[in-house]
Amino acid sequence: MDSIGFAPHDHSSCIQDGIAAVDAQCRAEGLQFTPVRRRVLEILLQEHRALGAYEILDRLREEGLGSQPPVAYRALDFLVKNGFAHKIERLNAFIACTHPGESHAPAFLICRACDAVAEAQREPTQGQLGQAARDAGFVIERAVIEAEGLCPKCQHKSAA
Amino acid sequence: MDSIGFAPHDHSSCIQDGIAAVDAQCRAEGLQFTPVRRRVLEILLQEHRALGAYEILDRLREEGLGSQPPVAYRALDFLVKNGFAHKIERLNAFIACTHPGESHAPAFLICRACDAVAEAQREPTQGQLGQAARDAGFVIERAVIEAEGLCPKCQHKSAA
DNA sequence: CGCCCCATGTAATTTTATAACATCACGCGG
DNA sequence: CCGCGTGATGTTATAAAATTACATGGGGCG
Repeated sequence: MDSIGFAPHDHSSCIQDGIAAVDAQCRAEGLQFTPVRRRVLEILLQEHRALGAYEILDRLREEGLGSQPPVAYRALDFLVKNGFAHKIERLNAFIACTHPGESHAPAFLICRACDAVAEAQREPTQGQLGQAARDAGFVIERAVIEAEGLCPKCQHKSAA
Repeated sequence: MDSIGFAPHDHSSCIQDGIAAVDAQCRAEGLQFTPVRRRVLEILLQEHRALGAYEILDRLREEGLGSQPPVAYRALDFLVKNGFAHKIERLNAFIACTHPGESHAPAFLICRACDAVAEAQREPTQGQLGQAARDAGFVIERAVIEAEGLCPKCQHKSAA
């Protein structure tokens, strides 16, 4: 299970690389990576935390890119459907994918103190969940795995 | 990992046993198992599916037990906080716990066709998720594990 | 050109959840 | 018995999240 984790890193390259990867994949698959969609992904990449649809909408509005909820939701739907972003159900919020283009069975580690989110890759049908599903005769199509707790940085803060 | 699964069973004993178990635990812990809270749990037990807060509120209203959203939300908060019910984040809905009183690290199998939900027990810190968290230095306090797919019954239907 | 498809713009509404404040019942110490 | 605190409930209003429905526009293609 591979995890990007909470380590500090170069944000600007992080954003550029993320956009570039998605741009390439859209070209390859004939998807339209329009200005609104691109801008929403940039906004998500700028933070390493989950943003609500209305936070995103506020920024779009400031930039004149759209002012009504469907504008944000449609862009987010596009990003989520194609695996470029993920919805964090527990927070009703969205985050840029850190593994665009790779196969997707994400799990999330969500810091309750600073809202940072780390994305981990897992094997879809292995482990306890897959076994329980097989036992019950249940066919898993998607799984939401979200752990809430404290990231390393906030553990130190709260210890102080 | 133990799962109740989707097998048919005796509903009425299911409801009675569930209420009795919660009643006993409330007495033991000095919690107030009031009429509204009891009725909400009964409503949840009657279905083996997740109910939205407003669906529950509608039933309470029909019975004259309360008509405003906080009535339902407060009862649900009580049930969830004490482990007698669970919130399914993916559906913004609630379901009665099938293991009241036992230690809690639930995972859910949610049928997208009929909304039935099975609750499975898992070991909290084992498996891939626990490993990923340790690798990242993250401390998990709670985890939401929700798998969506088709239950055995609906697999047969959709095959037809 | 005429058509379709997809993306966008916009208004209105629905669904989900909480804040804020008043009231009531119970238990307990004085 | 009274006064008080605590926890449950009743009620009004509002916030937050998401969707429906319908109008507009641009680009490719026959």
